[in-house]
Amino acid sequence: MNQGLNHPPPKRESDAEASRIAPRSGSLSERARAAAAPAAYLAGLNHEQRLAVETTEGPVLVLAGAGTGKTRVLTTRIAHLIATGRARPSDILAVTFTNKAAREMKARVGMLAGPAAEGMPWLGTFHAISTKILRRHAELVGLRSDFTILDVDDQIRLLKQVLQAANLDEKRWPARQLASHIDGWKNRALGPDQVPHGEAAAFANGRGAELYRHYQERLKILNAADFGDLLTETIRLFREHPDVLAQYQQRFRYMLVDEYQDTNVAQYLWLRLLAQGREPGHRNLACVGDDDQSIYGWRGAEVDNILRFEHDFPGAVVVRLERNYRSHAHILATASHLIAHNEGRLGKTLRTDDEPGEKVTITGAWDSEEEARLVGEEIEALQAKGHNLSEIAILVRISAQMRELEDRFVQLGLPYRVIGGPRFYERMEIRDALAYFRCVAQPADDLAFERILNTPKRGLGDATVQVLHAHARAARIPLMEAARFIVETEELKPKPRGALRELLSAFSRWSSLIDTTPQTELAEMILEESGYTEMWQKDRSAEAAGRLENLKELVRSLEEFPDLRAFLEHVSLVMDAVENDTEDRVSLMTLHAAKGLEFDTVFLPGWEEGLFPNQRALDESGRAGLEEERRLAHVGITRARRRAKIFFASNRRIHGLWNATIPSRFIDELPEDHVEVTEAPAAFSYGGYGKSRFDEVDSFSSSYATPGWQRAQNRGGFSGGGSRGGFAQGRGGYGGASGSGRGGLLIEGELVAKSSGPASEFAPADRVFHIKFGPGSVAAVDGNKLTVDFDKAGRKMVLDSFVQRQG
DNA sequence: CGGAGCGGGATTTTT
DNA sequence: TCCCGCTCCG
Repeated sequence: MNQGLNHPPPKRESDAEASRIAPRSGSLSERARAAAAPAAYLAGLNHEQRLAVETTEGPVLVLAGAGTGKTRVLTTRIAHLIATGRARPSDILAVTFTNKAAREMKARVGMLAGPAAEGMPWLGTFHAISTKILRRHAELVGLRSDFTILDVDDQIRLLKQVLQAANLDEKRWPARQLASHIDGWKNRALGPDQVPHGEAAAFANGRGAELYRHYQERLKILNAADFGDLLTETIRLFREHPDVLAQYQQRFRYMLVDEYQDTNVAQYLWLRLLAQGREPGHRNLACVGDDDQSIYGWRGAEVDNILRFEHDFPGAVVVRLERNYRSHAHILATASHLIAHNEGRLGKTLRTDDEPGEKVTITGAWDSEEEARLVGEEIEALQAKGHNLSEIAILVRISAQMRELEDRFVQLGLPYRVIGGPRFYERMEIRDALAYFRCVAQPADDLAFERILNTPKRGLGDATVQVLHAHARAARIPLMEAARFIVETEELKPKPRGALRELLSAFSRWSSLIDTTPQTELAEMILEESGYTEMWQKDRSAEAAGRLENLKELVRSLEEFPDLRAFLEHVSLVMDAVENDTEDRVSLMTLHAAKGLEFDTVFLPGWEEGLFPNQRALDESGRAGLEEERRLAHVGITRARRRAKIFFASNRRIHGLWNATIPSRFIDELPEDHVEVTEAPAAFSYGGYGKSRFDEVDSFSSSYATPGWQRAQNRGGFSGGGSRGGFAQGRGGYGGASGSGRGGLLIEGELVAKSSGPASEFAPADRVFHIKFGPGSVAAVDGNKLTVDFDKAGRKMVLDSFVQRQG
């Protein structure tokens, strides 16, 4: 044992093949020295982390709970492989999901292993690595090595053309929907011929697979690949060309995968193909992930991949990282207790030696406006105590929740920043500018050409596009080339012909400069001469100034690249821009966007049934959907280091209508010992009859996923047994107004109204009166929630305190 | 060809 | 309620 603790037997040394293909980076003496000195990079790792780092041979699954040092393990593992001479940087395949993660990993490996790790050539996203491989062997999958990568916009436009060619009504069969089907199929590595019959039938009367095929054909003609293709075409390459596959199998002696719980079927196959090159016991594949943080099922991630790891890779060592270094004990206990309600999980118990800290707070607000007000007040209070705003985050379930919070922050003059949302390269003006650059660098890029043909307006509308398309298709040439022919004919009216001729000569001019002019200069010239900059200068809308600013930023960012082509390659894969905002502001983002981040204080508003867990997730995916929502809640709580603050409102505006809401079932799943229900100060400044007080629950009235609720729905009658309770409004609220005397449930600041609590005073068939919906009869009772068939308004779910007994 | 007006839809989002 | 995308008309 030359490597110290838990080092596995050096099987590799006896692996003749591996030795042959793997010259070591250091001499024997260097390796021996590295082995003898207790490596500095291992210092400070706990036992499990060290095991995860040092189990280099064979398949390893590292289950890394939130805040347990996952990235540290991953980067240290790479450093360890290099420092011990097991692998050169170029022998290691390290895959991440996002460019951000790849960047961070590169930086951290560099810090640990020094220049030896410089330029890990195979550290990157699935997509970036796939692109690199595909460009080398493009011709084997029917592409040229300079194929373009389509962004979502391009994809949609292309699909619209496919739908039009198929004579389908775009209203009835939207391109977006087809795109999501195709993405789904590609996520599962299904080609047009492998689409299950039933699924193909779901679109355009069974023409789904056919359209998918046409789309793929169009892509090949355009010499283009969409994001899904980057993976599926690589898989096809590997399957159809075993020699190519073998080459990569030999190259990647060690493989690491980050966020394994987020892999989809295609990514799984991709990995498995590469891992299979070795003897089963020597598949050096280390996957790091957390099944409890799998929140991307809706876009194809298969939690199953991680749940099945030991089955897929027999002999796998599973290491659990359960020691949390992030959160105070109350927070951790709360998150753990909540996530324990999930059944589909491998099971981990996070622990910490940290102090208990503050309990997780739960605060009920009257409505979403008040909720926003309370959040704002608490933030101001923290600020007054000297907390940095940048250590505070507000995590919401859906973006629509942000608006009210933002409104409030603006009123308070509280600096905030929204994380996520449209990214830099997704902005219209950036895409337009990039389309110009693409046309200059790749004159055959039809989609780019079409995008800017009439932007800014130059009188080249639909009619012109049709003519160009017809010629291009007939002659099997790119649009720009077709355009060059057409301007020499009488095909177009004089005006558009002149405009087109002018545009073409501009492109010729720019293209001729591409190798001689500095790229920033060329870019500025293009934007200037095309009239694009002028278009925004003339625009008097509020955003115009920002757009011009973005264009400047774009030109500036060009400086970091050797030329325009290199820049375009970067941009097509890296759709994010590095943020360098250092101002002290609170962060506002969705729970999804928060994964991987941490803050001292985390606000979690909107914990209401229907919103969170989100009704749509429940409707679409049933129990699996509920569990994913619960994981989302778990992710939210575990973002907090010192304070987690949960809020719910009793009334929320949805699509402009006020809806009465009930607290999220997740609130009832929190451990009472670690949470505290706080009173909403000044919660009832509304007095009297708030505008939102008497309102319906109708948008949430579709079936809940809990068995009890479904039973109730089916039977139309129901008593007790439900899993959800609720919180009373602090202060007894409107008890007096309701007249139904539910005082027993309205205990100040207490966890009340569990379904096992006092039975409702109402029973099915009772006649009731609702101030808004009028008279109706009770159909079902669940604790303090009634399902009422209103004579005029139909079936609604309401809280019993909103109705009065009649007759 | 381009602006105004209308209807439908409205989680989560990376590459 | 609000936003986007398409249709209709000038």
